[in-house]
Amino acid sequence: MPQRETPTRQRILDAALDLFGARGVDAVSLDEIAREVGVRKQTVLYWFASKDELVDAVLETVAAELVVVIDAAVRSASDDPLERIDRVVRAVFRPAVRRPAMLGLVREMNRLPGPQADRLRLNVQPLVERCVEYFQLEMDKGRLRRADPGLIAALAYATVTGIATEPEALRSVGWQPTAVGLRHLRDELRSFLRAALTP
Amino acid sequence: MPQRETPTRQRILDAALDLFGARGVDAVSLDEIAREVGVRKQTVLYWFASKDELVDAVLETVAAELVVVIDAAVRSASDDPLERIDRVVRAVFRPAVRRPAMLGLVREMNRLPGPQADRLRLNVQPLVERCVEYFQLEMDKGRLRRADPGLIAALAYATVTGIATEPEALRSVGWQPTAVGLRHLRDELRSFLRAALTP
DNA sequence: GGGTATGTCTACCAAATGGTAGACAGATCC
DNA sequence: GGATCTGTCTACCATTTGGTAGACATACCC
Repeated sequence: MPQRETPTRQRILDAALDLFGARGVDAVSLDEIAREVGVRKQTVLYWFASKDELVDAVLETVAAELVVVIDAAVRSASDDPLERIDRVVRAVFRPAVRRPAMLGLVREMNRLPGPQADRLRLNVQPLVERCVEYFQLEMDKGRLRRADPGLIAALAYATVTGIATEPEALRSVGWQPTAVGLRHLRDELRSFLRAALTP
Repeated sequence: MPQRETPTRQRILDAALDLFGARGVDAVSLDEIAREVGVRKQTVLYWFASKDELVDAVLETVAAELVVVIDAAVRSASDDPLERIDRVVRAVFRPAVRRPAMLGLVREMNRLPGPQADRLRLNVQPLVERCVEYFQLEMDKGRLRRADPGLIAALAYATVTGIATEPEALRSVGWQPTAVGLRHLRDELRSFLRAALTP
């Protein structure tokens, strides 16, 4: 068969990412992914030995992108700790805004059993640890309100992923998952964090 | 057959709640639920006409319990607005602390398509609206820091659903999704809110 | 041009799953 | 005591799904 513009493997990965994110790994069959790509199921199984392997590959992609984007923000130099926190928050939102399915996949990663859940954890862990160390450092310097830095990180993480993964649920409060709505919420989170962490 | 101590229907509902919460609605079969209860699949289908109906019944239970508990806290009389917020936060966490599967079910409610997702939204919406009105009132009185009350509610909501959605991910910071872990996180959230909302 | 590798397809399959039909035992009503 | 109702069971079915075997065509290597 003639090679189409995008290699088949990549197109399968793309379609799987969107479908898995939208409706969950369990609810999407290989047949459906194949149909989306315009190919037969067996072709999917040619590129990925099993569904598990395809799922793994998709989650790997997601974890990698998240880590790259957030890592860049964490490393960004700024003297003001609140400014740095703000940048990380922005970074966390970015992949989700660009590709809505990302949200669903993060949720899936936490729902799936065993090694697939570990994937995100193992990738994100070093980042979170670095954040915690940084919080501790700034608290010691008296530039952030003293608190349990691990719990602060957990809270911030939960808040951001909550916004990211449940944008529909937030409609309850009249919030709209648009770019403008996202900016408002992000800014509110910023001043919230500012009020909460200012010594 | 002799009636056992707990009516079969209730025992099915119980087992389904725990299993659905732990591993997701799609990944749990009727056979597995039946096995857990010590009964045949057909008995499950006798009490619930279809799997969908069982899922609905479970989600209904969850939504109802959440609403009852939170509603009681929202209505609770206390003059200090921060104290009232405290109580609501405790109330939101209570079902999850008592029954860890609740977290997973909140996640499922946001993941499932159509009417099943709406169930949570429709039940929770009036509560959130009441909270928003209350925030506005207290801000007008100058007893809470002035902010967009809708966004504050959205933030708090996102935080809680984030915890619900990502309890495993929070292990990254050494946090455990146990009753003790939930209590710690809840207390941190309370002092967080206190710092952020004190005028 | 012949042989090999690559990529996609058709044709199946075994297992699991949601669901149906109907038998059967015990309790209840008359 | 017989009829009926209730709750559970055995037996079965249709469909879906992940996965295998192997044909076939095109591209590439020599």
